[in-house]
Amino acid sequence: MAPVRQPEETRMKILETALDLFHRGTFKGTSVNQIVDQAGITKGALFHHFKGKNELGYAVVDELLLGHVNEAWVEPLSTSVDPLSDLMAIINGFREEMEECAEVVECGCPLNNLSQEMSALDDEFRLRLLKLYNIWEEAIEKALRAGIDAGNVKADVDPLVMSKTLVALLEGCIGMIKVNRTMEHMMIIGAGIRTVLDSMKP
Amino acid sequence: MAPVRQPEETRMKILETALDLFHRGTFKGTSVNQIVDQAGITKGALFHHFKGKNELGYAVVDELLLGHVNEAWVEPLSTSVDPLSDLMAIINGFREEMEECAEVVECGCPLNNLSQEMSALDDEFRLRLLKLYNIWEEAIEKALRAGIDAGNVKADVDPLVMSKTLVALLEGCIGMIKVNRTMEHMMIIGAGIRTVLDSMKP
DNA sequence: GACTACATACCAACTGGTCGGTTTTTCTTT
DNA sequence: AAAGAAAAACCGACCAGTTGGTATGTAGTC
Repeated sequence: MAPVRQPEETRMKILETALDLFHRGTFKGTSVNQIVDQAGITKGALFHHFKGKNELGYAVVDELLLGHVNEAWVEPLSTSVDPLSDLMAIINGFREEMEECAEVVECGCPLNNLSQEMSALDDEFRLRLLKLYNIWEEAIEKALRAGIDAGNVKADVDPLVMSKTLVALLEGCIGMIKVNRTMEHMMIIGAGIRTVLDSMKP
Repeated sequence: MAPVRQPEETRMKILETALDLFHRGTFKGTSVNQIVDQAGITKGALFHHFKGKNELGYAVVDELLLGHVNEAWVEPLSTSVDPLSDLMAIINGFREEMEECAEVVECGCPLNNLSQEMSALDDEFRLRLLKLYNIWEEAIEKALRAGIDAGNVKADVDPLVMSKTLVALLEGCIGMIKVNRTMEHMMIIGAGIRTVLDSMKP
């Protein structure tokens, strides 16, 4: 028989609920009461697992968002030698996800949302979020280098510059889609990303 | 002798204070008490000039932010026939501004901040902000068309696609600078923007 | 018996917003 | 031009509801 109390599952449920609410709304705009209600637990449980609301936010970044970055970008690119095609494939995957589920369209990228909201207000948040961006950028940078070596990317492309530029472009695009909320706009933005990637082809 | 009461100036002071606080922090994270204190007025005055906090936010968008977009982008580009150079000049102007004043570096773009925070939560905000983005994009689109006609931009560039892509890229870059907060990162991002603009040269 | 994992009642501080009152400005009437 | 009425501009105490967080108690686990 399973034990009545499963602290690890409780903790994970709190984290996931928090991410969901931070994603749909904002960190500051989400109350701990909301998190507690939606997670079906109590305030005692939340403050037992996390020192405070900020610490909960840090854990969401360090654990959940890091996992998403690794899953969506680092792993798929880790063995890439044709990064321009592989990046486009990942982006097309997101587009298909968006076509099915309105949440990503309406709520944008949780990493970007948290960054834009919190980096000016809390340095602990900023540095943790920056770490994730560096991991994301380095995955692209490494793939671009491999692409150059394999002759699939123009030799004069600067992998450091373009990895950071591509991340900025992607976050910007997701943000614009969030404001526009139309399929048409998504297709236009997709064409723009493709144009930028194509400009790096040999 | 000047009259004791100057309702238009009071109203403008409220708007400017609100924008400053929304820019440094967030809309939801800024209380009307803060606005009232910093503006040196009272709650009565604020709620006399604006129906509520949301209406104040709408007015900030419709009046102040629209002015900034026109001043920084629409007017400088209105007569451009060499948009790639003129865009780079505007962006370099921002960079110089950033080197002097840390506020833009740390707080990002007020239009982007408000958009990312509020578009998922309030459709009135979203549509007003979207209007500003359309004005910004159309200014770039028109300049790109003029650039193609003048032979300063490659003929196969799609002005609609690239205007939206450039706006997304710029907002993404400002967002990344906000998270990084280093001069070094700013230079790298600047090089990336230049690369994208250069790829449109004939 | 000790410790972890919760539950619940509670708290001071703050939230956006209201309301009655006062002062200043403007409009109307003579 | 003077007087009076109406409206606009502003003040500040007050409100109900919510905020993040705590203190105390209790039940399950090792």
